[in-house]
Amino acid sequence: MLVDTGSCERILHACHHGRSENGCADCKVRLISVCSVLELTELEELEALSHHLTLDKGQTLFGQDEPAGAVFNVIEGALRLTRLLPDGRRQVMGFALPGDFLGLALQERYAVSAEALGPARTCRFGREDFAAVIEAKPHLLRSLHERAGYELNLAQEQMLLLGRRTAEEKVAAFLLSLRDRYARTGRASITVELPMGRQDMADHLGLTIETVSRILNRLDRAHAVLLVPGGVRLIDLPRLERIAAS
Amino acid sequence: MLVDTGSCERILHACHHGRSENGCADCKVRLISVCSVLELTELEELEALSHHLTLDKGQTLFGQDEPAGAVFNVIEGALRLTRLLPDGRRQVMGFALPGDFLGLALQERYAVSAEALGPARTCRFGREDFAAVIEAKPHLLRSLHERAGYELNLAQEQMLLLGRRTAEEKVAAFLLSLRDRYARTGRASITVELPMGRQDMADHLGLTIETVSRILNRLDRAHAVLLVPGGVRLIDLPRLERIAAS
DNA sequence: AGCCGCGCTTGCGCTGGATCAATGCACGGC
DNA sequence: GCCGTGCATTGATCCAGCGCAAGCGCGGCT
Repeated sequence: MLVDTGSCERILHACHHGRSENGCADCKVRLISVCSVLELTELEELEALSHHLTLDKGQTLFGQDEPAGAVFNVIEGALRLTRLLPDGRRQVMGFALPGDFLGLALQERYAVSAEALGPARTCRFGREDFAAVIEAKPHLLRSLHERAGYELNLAQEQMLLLGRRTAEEKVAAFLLSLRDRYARTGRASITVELPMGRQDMADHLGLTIETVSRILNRLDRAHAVLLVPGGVRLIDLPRLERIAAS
Repeated sequence: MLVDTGSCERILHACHHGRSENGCADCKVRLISVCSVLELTELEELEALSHHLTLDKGQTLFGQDEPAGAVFNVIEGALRLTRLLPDGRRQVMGFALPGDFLGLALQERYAVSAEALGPARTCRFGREDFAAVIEAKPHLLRSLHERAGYELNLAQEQMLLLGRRTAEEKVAAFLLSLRDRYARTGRASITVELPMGRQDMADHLGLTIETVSRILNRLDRAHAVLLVPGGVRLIDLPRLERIAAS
């Protein structure tokens, strides 16, 4: 990435870290990311430690069991978080969307692999750097811990889904939960984008690709949803909610 | 609870909080609980805020969605952590053993119900009190967050199990993971105590009680395990590990 | 001792979702 | 325009685990 050596420190920073915009202060996901708990001065401090990282579809951000060299804020796009069984069976633990924080457990090694579902942008912090910032700012740790609690909650919801729901309930619950997450990040809509493929959904819900496909099409034929390219339109929300039985 | 008003503050504390022993300093689970990160002075501080709580078999410590009025250290016994679907289907999210901390997400409401599997003892801290202590002691929050990361890891392992493992793999993996947890708390042994019933295991593994029973007995007949009253003896560890395919 | 109740086991037929296989469809490269 | 490639759909068959129901064993109670 070419850098023009300007005199303004702000611009220098931006260039040095490969940013094209003005930095954290007008970051798209600032208010929905962990950074929302930081003051402007703290934000600049953190900005000095950060790099932007762009991923193409299918690229992996980090792999399961790799030493956790960095943590990330997702700015744009969506990532798939997976674990593998030695024989190749795969479980998609979840999908990371803009505003999500990756590596919040701050552990030695990554517990999952993270792969971009499409073009994506993240904000990267070196592990050591970030650990130091946390040491100095208890409220940031507090915020991370809150997020961890939220993640734990999602994980438990998912366990209930995987262990005790039928295929149809799983799919309905998944569509609704995805809608809720989009709503949280501002994009509330009856039309839910599905950046992941059928196989990813299947591996997330503990089903096969065929079952996911059949059920989506069955819901479509029953006019509960409308399948559209790259997403689903949730036509009959009450019915979906009844099916999901949440 | 009756209190005899002694003159010694230490004894007063002990009585006031219903303790029979000398307090946190020689607590059985001190070194394996969150308290292990505290200095002796901090320990006394925390002790002043704590109550011991004894539970009988089947008693519930707290219920799902109740306002989270307190957090707990498990001292002795085992608890079952469950979530319910409106129609009564149940998922056992996990089992709490001595040294475990309940309520570590510090959220407004409990995400699960906690019920004693047998006689149990816990150490209770009021939510407000505990929040205040955390505010003053970042390293305690740090420790909680580490635990949350560990829990998240367990939850993901469980998702993989629920979504992608066969019944036999589930049971084998469960027995091994239980053995590992006991080993962590000192009680390493080839004989694994099973304080929970078959239905609890089934609801933890996403199976029916019949399937759990059948598989345990099949493993017994195959001399991979030996069923004993109240537990299992793991005879052929390598085989179990091969089955669990972890 | 005898009865009861509860948790566990076991047999048997059934079914939801897996598996296997074929086909359809959109998009990019040449 | 044509082919290749990667996903998604659809049909046909299979089987792991479920659901039901009967039987068993043990501890507690009278």
